[in-house]
Order: sequence, then structure tokens, then C-alpha cells
Amino acid sequence: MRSHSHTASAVTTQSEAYSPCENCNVAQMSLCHALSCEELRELSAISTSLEVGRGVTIINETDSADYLFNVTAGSIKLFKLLPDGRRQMTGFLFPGDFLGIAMNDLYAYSAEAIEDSRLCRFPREKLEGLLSRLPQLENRLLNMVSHELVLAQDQMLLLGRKTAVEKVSSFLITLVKRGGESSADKHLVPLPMGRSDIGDYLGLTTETVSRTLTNLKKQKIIAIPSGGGIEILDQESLNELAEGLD
Amino acid sequence: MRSHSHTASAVTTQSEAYSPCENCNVAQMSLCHALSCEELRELSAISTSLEVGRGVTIINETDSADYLFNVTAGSIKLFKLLPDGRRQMTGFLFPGDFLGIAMNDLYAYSAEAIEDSRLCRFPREKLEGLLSRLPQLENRLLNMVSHELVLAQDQMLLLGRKTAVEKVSSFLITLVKRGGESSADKHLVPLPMGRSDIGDYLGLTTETVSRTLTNLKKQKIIAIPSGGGIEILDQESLNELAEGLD
DNA sequence: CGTTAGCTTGACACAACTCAATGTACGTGG
DNA sequence: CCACGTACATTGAGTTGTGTCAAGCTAACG
Repeated sequence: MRSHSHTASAVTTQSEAYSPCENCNVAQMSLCHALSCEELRELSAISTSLEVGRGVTIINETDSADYLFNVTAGSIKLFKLLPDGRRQMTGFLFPGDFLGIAMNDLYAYSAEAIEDSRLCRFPREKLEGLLSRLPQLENRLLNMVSHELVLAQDQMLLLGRKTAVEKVSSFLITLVKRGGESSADKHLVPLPMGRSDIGDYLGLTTETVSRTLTNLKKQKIIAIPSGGGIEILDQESLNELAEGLD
Repeated sequence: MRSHSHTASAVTTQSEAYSPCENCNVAQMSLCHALSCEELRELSAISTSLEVGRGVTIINETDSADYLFNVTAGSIKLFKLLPDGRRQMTGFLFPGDFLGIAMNDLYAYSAEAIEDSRLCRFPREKLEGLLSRLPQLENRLLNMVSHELVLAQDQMLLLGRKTAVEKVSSFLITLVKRGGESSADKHLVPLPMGRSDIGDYLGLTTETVSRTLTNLKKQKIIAIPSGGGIEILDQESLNELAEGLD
């Protein structure tokens, strides 16, 4: 991946005009899951593969919602802003995740690449046309959105009612669950986003995230290797901390 | 409505075995929206109308998710609990709203009637069967869930990044927007839920909600009539407070 | 008219924030 | 390859918004 532009405010690189959906390595966990060969070909026909460099803005909160996306590589952060700059992350996306839900044809959040990433882009209008002809696809989309809604409700509980330790512990656990399959050692979770991003996801400041991680480290519940990421040393304690059981 | 049982832990009254969906007064804003007569009849065939009294539990967070519901009268609160009893409301439902999204066949939250209410109940299995035959219905459901997701993201911003005044102001504004149509005077918003429910919705304590409302009253931005509900005196100021513009 | 449930108000405590300084890792250019 | 610069992470000291605990108030209902 060559693109390293940190300044662009929109999608930058567009690598291929046609997408080899048939060979897609994330198809089994993405929107494309459970489609027949023929259906996959139809979807492929309207999709475009994109590469974006770290820091590049993919969509903007109030832009017209013309496209939907599927992440195929890298990681993406979603967030909303208040007028004075306060920021709330609404989610982190990894390969297989879906992006572009809108209301009144406007995106509900902004999206930015945390690291160099690849996405699959679908024009909304064409995708909606496909949905009416491919019930499998619409059902798949309904399941994905329902799943996201359940996660959003968990996050509300976290934001509204959990303490700093409980928030950070919960966050680490969801990362373990998500990254569990892809990582060789299940106890070393990658952490591509910065402390400030984590803080804005958990409703905390950078400093509180840092202090909390340090405390967990002192308690030998986690380790923080210099190469980045977090090593989970005591998953059991972490689970209890996340639910406030102590 | 006669049922006033406050003790039942499950659905109590089941008034009619068949439901007159054709005459439903909330059909235009509910799940049933945009269905043909024939389709409406099919939906009607699998639905049951229920009445529940104030305080009655409709679903329980970890129960098997056998039914989906549509609210037709009254108001419902949705919430999640932590082991030690801390509670987070995930939403308040009014006529036309939808209820029963699940993950792994378990409900993601509990639901309880705030006041005497009526719901339309659909067995999940039968509804899913219908979905595959009625693409209109599936599309409608997708739109409703997507809409809910957008609202959930707004709520994350509120919970994670807004102050007490901003939270309460935002809450009042959403009530105005929701109840605007049904109420004669658009500036008197009904408030069927208690302070404690509002606190658990906004990630605050009862006391903070109360103090904040008192402050808004002192600033002549709202009035609190003894008959219940809240009167909005200065919508403009409220809008600014909600976004932190002062 | 007394009982009760919910709302309001007050005094104080503390978890997390703010502001500020220092430490660390990494990429760039000499 | 090393020195420097920049961005990010950590740590510390002091502040504050909201929570906690406790006391009164209000209104609805039997």
C-alpha cells in the first residue's frame, strides 16, 4: 500500500474499476456472506475497491450518503462531533465490518482510516436496487444492522453506567473477542488506535485511559509490550472488572 | 384498560386472538407501513394484540427472543442492568415503535410498561417466514432498525461527551420532536416516565436530573406544571444548551 | 386524613477532568 | 548510523462536576 497522504479530506486511491469479489478473503464475514456465485457477480458489478492511507477521511458526518462500504483490510474509526470539538467515537471497524448507515440521506457519523486500509464501495442507489432483487442480501444486511444495534446498546450501558476501570476492561475484552480469530496468540490484542481515540470511544480523557492501563499493568492483569498492542495476562480478572464484580 | 397488576413478570393480558390490523391507527408509522391489503392480512394472521398494565415486564434481558412487538398505545422503557443493579435505559418507546431486536436468539434488553400500554406481538419464527416472502416488509424492518441505530449513535454522543445540562436539554428536545405531532400544544411535552428513569436514560442520578430541571425552570426556559409533563418556554435556548453553545 | 411513593433541596465526598511537565518511540535528514 | 524533531504516552498536582447520603416536601390515593 503506497498511499500515505494525511491531508486528503475524501477518498484518495481507487485501485481497480472491477472488484474480484469471488476471491475476497473477507467475504465469509462481510455483506457478501451467504450469496450465490451469480449474486456475488451482481454485487461485484456495482462495487469498487479503494485503498486509503492512515488518517484519511472516508466519509463526513453531514455529507450526502451516496455510498456504502465494507472494510476489507486495516481499521477505521467512526465518530461524531459537538460544535466545540468534543468527540465521541461510535465504533471501530475491522475487516468484514460495514459502514454507511444514514438517516435522511445524510451520514450519521464521520469515518477515518486509523491505519492504511482497504474498502469495498457500493453506490447506495444501485445497492438498493439490488436489495429488492436479492432477498438474501437484504436479509444479510438486516442481520448486520441488528447486530450493530445490539452492540450500540452495550456501549450505552458502558458510557452511561460504568466506571473508568470497567470501561477500559470492557474495551479490552471486546477487542479480544473481535481479534481472537485473526491473531496467532489470542492473548495479544492489536491496538491500532491511539489513547485519545480510545478515550473518545469510552467517554474518558487520554490521561484517564493511560492511568487505568498503568494500574491494570501494575496488577499484572495486562502487559504493554513496546511493539504496540496489549497482552492479556489475566482474562478472568478482566472479565470481572468489566462487569463491576469485585 | 383494566389491568393494573404491578407484580407480573411476563405478559399478562391477551385481549384478542386475531388482530384488526386493517383498522390499526398506528399502522402508517409502524412496521405495517407500506404493506398492501393482502400483505397486511398475512401479517394480521400471525399477530396478537396485548394489553399490559403500568409496571409490567414485557421482555427480560436474557430471555429467549421468541417474539417481536410493535407498540400501539402507551409507553415502554427499555433497559440493561449491571450485576450490582446499575441500570441503563436504552430507549423509550411510543406508539409506532418497534421492539424485540435480539442477538444469538436472546433479547438484548428488558422492556417494561411505563403506563398502561397496548402492543402487537409477532412470533419471531413466523415473522421471519413472512419476511422472506414479503420483501416490502423486510425493507421496512431494515429501515426501522437503521433509524434506531442512528438514534443509538446520537445517544452515545450524549452519554459519553455531554454535560448534565446538555443531556437534559437534549432529552427534552427529542421529546418535543417525537410528541410534536400527537400533542395539541406542541410546547407541552408529556413526561410519563419518572425522574429516576430519565436519570438512567441520561447516565445521571435522579438528584442531578431534578436539580438541572430546577435550574432550567429558574432560567425561565421551561415550566413544570403540577399536572405532569414539561412546558417548553424557550425552545431556542434549549437547542443551544443541548449542543453546548454558550 | 394518614400513608406512601416520588420529587426536591442541601451538605459533603470523590472519581475523573484539567493543566502542566516529563518520558518515550519513531521517522527524517544530515 | 546517529541526532534531532515531532507526536504520542505517561505521570503529577490541583480542581470540579456530579454522585452520595440524608432530610424535607408534595401530591395522589385509599
